[in-house]
Amino acid sequence: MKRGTSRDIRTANRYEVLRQIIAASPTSRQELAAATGLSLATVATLVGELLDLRMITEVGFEDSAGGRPRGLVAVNASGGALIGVDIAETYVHVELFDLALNVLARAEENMRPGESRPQQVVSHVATAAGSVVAQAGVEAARVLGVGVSVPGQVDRATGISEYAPNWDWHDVPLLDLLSEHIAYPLYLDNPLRAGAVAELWFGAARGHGDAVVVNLGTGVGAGLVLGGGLHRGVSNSAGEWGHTTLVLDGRLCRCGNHGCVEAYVGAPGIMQNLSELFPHSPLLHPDDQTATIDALAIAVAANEPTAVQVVRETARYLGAGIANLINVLNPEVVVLSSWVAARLGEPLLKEVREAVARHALKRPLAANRIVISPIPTDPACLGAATFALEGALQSVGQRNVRRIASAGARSRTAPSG
Amino acid sequence: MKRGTSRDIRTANRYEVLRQIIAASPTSRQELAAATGLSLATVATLVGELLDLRMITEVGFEDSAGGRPRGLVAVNASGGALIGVDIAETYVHVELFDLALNVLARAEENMRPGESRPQQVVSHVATAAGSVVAQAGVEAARVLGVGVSVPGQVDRATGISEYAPNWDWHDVPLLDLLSEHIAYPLYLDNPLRAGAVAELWFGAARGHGDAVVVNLGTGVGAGLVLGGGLHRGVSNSAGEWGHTTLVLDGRLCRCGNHGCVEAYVGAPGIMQNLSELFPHSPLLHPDDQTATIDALAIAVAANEPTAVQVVRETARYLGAGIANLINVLNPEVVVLSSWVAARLGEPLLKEVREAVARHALKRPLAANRIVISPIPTDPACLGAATFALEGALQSVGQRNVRRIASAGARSRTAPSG
DNA sequence: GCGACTTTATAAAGCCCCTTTCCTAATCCC
DNA sequence: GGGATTAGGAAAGGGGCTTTATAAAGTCGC
Repeated sequence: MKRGTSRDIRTANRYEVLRQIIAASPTSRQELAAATGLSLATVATLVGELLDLRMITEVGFEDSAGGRPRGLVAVNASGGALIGVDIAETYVHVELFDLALNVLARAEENMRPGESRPQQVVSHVATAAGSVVAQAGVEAARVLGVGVSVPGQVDRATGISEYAPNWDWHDVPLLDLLSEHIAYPLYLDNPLRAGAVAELWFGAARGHGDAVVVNLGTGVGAGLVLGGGLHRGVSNSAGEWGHTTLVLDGRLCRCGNHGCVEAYVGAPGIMQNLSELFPHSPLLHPDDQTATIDALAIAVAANEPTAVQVVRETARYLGAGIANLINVLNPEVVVLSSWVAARLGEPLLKEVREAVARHALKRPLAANRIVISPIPTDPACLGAATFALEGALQSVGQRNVRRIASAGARSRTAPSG
Repeated sequence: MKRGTSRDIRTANRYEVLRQIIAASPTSRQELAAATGLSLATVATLVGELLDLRMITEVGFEDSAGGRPRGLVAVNASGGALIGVDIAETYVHVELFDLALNVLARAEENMRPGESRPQQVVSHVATAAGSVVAQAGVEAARVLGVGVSVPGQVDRATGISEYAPNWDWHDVPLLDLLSEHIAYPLYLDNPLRAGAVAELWFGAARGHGDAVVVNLGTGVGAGLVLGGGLHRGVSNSAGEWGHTTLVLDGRLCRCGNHGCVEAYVGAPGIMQNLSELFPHSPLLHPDDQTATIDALAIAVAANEPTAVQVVRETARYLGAGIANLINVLNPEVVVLSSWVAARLGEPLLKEVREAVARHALKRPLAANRIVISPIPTDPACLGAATFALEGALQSVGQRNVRRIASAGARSRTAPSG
């Protein structure tokens, strides 16, 4: 059991203030204090720290109601860059963000089915990372860090990919391999947690103490935000909701079990729902999940009856599974994220809400909202980049970066210079 | 989103130290520091506070390896009393504990099926509470508080029973009603959370950051310990695992849904498992859950084949349900608690472990242990009393109870005396 | 146009934590 | 009886956050 120290409070407050600034840039210290519940003085020192780090800048003044004008601060977008890497079964996405978390450059590497050796994956990542830095034309020194999201079970402390189901990796020292090609600080975790952190900082989970980010892609899982922070579990593998049993002795799942949620609501599961209901449907593109989901999305948006039925059938399972999460965890918000959720969008959401209402208990249901993720880009990339941002902020607390009057940003070193 | 303050750290440390003292009484400051990871100085001040509160006492010395002997402290059992109340569908249990959480007195009131009005329940509680105080012969002033566990959804802040399924209560101001009869400080919550707190302080969850306390009684639920503390959820109704779907479109549950965990592994569910497998079994006592479970427990202990089969069938459902919790939450330990678990004991545990192993993912499974609760008495009473204990400790931090040299315990008031 | 009132921002002081360090107390061993 | 050793307490130090005081920068009114 880890013990909390007063520094953790500072770190949490620093996160909170920066989050708020990114969300509502430009903003004043007053507004920040009101939004965070901190005192003006604390906000002022935190803002001072962030100014020293050149993560934010003063951008002018705002009239007050008959007094000294409020100084405004905003994210210093060009003050640094963050790289987010989303390693998936068939591709590697890399995005380079500025500090406002806008995408400045993007690169994608496709992996052929045979390519499963760690070295191959690492080299794709290195290539793409090099590419985005070059595209955006940022100096290497400005890159604050690289976050990497890799599927499966990850030990973020040691940087080891303990188990990656797609490629049958076991205890691959991924961070070490990556660090041979990439000189920036590296942060490793998995897509569930990346998605959760992305929603926590920039998405629908902002300001909520308890939230669940449901990831609907090829694989299925849930990122858990509990008590205002990410819940990792004792071996950093919490959130494997995709492999919880929903239909005992039900459909075979790729994990080897029967009746898992993923077997019904992951992209392959949805394809199976479709093919069981309408084996000859023109929507069905065997061997192409993306095409099938796309076709389904277009058809359901056009209110095509068979598509509606498939979405409804999917929502029947998904709703029951989400109701399980609501009953157990009692979260304030459930966010549907990842590409399947993004494409099926509102029609899916509507059916899911109805299905959840049939299964969840009244009180937890009443306290909960279900939404589609408002994040437009790849949430795993954004979340991975956010890990890098958190890492950059973390290091502030290490040494005493005290503001010495007008010493500016170099106060980190001895005040001799 | 609530914000943490440095006082919370102090409170958590105070809990931790007292927990440790209760668990390993008598003990030395050295041992406490080692066990809690706190510095000797901090332990010394916390021990000082607890001594001032008369919750612990100095009980002698212990030889050290050739130096000054270690001072020993132990719980001052007679320094106060705590009352735990477990309100259930058919009875009210009240136990009076000393500060070492030994039961000093016990009272039980049975409620007839028709008795469901809040006033009736309250009067049973008041009677029983009066009885235990009289039995134990403790002075009223020594009673530090009364914890009350009531089924259903509870708002512990306002003391309102928002919803109690058995009696169809809606928003009953239970705490107000109780306070008309009971003068001690009152603390209200539900049995799931009471059970979890009991395990966290005195049972199998001690020292674990993430644990799940599975409650197997007539009703079924889970108390969640996450990040070292109780997880309540946004509307204080987390843990309703009994009403998560395990068999979509399965057996009808009393909540109105189909295929809930509770419908298979609660006492009535187990009876149904039995009657479906062996409709004419002599183990079956229709209309008497307790007798049936007792008979089943005796038979399975004697290795009676039909009983074994019923337990195995039950464990098939229970194991899948627990595996769901393990996959989602990745806890260090799962504790099986409440009377059904206590009676079926080891045979159930063995079958459950096998069933869980079939469903849970390798990594979270490997990090997890499943045990039967080591708490011998009614865990809801103990947990409720623990809420009262926490309440008594909480109030320490309110005013500055500074130790002024030899001012003793009265330093709470102005030092004029 | 200048003083008074407002509002914002920073500095200082105070309080709450925990830890480290130093010193005293109490034994054991030689 | 004098070290060596271990325990316990007091003081100092380093973080944090908040409240209070002060300086800075406008607006408003006479």
